[in-house]
Amino acid sequence: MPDGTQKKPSRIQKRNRRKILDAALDVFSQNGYRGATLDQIAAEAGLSKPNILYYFQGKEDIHVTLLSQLMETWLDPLVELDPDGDPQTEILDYVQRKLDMARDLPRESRLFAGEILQGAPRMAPNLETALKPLFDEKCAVISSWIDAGKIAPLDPQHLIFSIWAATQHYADFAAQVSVLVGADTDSHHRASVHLSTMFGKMLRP
Amino acid sequence: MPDGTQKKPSRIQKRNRRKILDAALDVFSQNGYRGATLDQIAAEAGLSKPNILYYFQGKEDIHVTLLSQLMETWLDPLVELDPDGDPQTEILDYVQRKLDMARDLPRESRLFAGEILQGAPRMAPNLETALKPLFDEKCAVISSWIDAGKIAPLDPQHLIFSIWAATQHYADFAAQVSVLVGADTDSHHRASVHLSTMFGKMLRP
DNA sequence: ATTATCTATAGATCTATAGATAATGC
DNA sequence: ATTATCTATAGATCTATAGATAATGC
Repeated sequence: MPDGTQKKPSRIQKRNRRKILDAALDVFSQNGYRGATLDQIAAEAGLSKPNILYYFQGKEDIHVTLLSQLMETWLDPLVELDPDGDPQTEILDYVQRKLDMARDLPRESRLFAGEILQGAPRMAPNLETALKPLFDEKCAVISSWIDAGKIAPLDPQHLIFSIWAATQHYADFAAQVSVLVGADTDSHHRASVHLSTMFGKMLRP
Repeated sequence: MPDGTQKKPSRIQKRNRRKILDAALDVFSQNGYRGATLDQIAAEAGLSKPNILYYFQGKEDIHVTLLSQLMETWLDPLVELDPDGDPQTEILDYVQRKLDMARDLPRESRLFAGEILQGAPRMAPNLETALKPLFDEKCAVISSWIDAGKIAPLDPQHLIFSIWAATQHYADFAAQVSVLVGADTDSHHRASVHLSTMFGKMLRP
C-alpha cells in the first residue's frame, strides 16, 4: 500500500492516480463535494471502487489532493503579472488570461468556487499559505503603479476581486449565462471585448 | 394533509412553513443541496423530521419552494432600474443595491450561486420564465441609453454580468475575501467606493 | 515478494413512511 | 372531525474494509 514511507511511485501508480484525479475533477466540479460519490468517480475513471481506495485514503483525500494540485495552475496567471512590464498591458493581459482560463478550465473554476462558497473547509490552509502571499505581493505592485501615476488610483485588493469575479463568472455561472445570451455564436469574444473595454477605461489615469 | 385541493392555510401552517424555509435557507446555503440533510433542517427549525415532511413533500420540494420564493427578492433591485431616471445614477444605484444585498442577504446569494454552479437543475425553468424577460427588458433600456449617448457604448448583457459578478463576489467568495483583506474594519465601504469609482468611470460617454 | 485488483459486505447515514397519539376547530 | 406531531423503522445510498486472487518485478 502506498503510504507512510513512500517508495518511488510506479508507472501504473502515476497513471491511475492521474486517471482518478481527472475523474474526480469531473465529478466534484459537477456535483460538489457531498454530491459526488466514489461510485461516480470509479465509473468515470474506469476502475473499481475499492481500487480507488487503494490509491487514495478516501473521498476527502482525493478532494484535498485535487485542490492542492490545481492551486498552482490556478494562480499561474497572477504569478505572471510582471512588475517591470507596462502596467496597463500587464493588467489587461491578466484579465485576458483569466478569461481564457474560465473558458478552457471551467471544471477547475467550479471546483474552487464550490469549495470557497462553502467556506473553504478543505482549502483554508492553502489560501493562507499559497494565495495570500501572492495576492499581497501583486497588490503592492499595483500600488506602486498607482503611486507612479501609471494607472488610475484604484483599490488594488478590490480591483483584483473585480477581475476574478468578472472573469470566473463565465465559468461558474455558465448555466445562467447560456440561458441569458441565447445562441450567441461567439460569446467568449464578446466577453473579451467587453472586459478589455471596461478595465481599459477604468485603468486610464 | 396540505395537498391537492388547497384549503386556506392555517396560522400554524404558515408559521411552520416559514420556520422550515428559513432553516432550510441556512442549511442549504451553507452545505449545498446534497450536503444538507433533513435532520439539520429539522434541528435548525426546532421541529421533528417527520413533521418537516408533513409540511413539505420532501427535500427537493423545500429547495424548489425556497428558490422560487426568493427569486422575487433577488430580482427586485433590477426591477427598480428606472428607464426614465438618469442613466448614470440608475446604474450606479443598481450596483449599490446589489452590493448591499450581498452584505445583507449572503445566504440567498450563496443559495443561488450553488444552484447555478451545478447547472441550475432545479431552477432552469425559473431562469427562463422570470429572469430572462427581465434581463432582456433591462438590456434594451441600457441600449437605449447608449444610443442616446447618455452612457459609454458597452455591451449591455456583459455589463450586467460584470455588475452581478463584482457585487455577488463579496457574498459568494466571502471565505476567500476575508482571508485576503485581513481584519479590515470596513470592507463593505471600501468595496462600495471601489465599485462606484470603477463603474462610474466606465459609464462616462 | 510486492503491487494491483476484485467480490462481498459491514456499518453509517439519509430520505421517507407507517401508525399511533395529541391538539385544535366546529 | 381535522390538523399537527411523535416514535419507530423500512429501504436506499454511500464510504470504507476484509479477504482472496491476479499480475508484475526481481
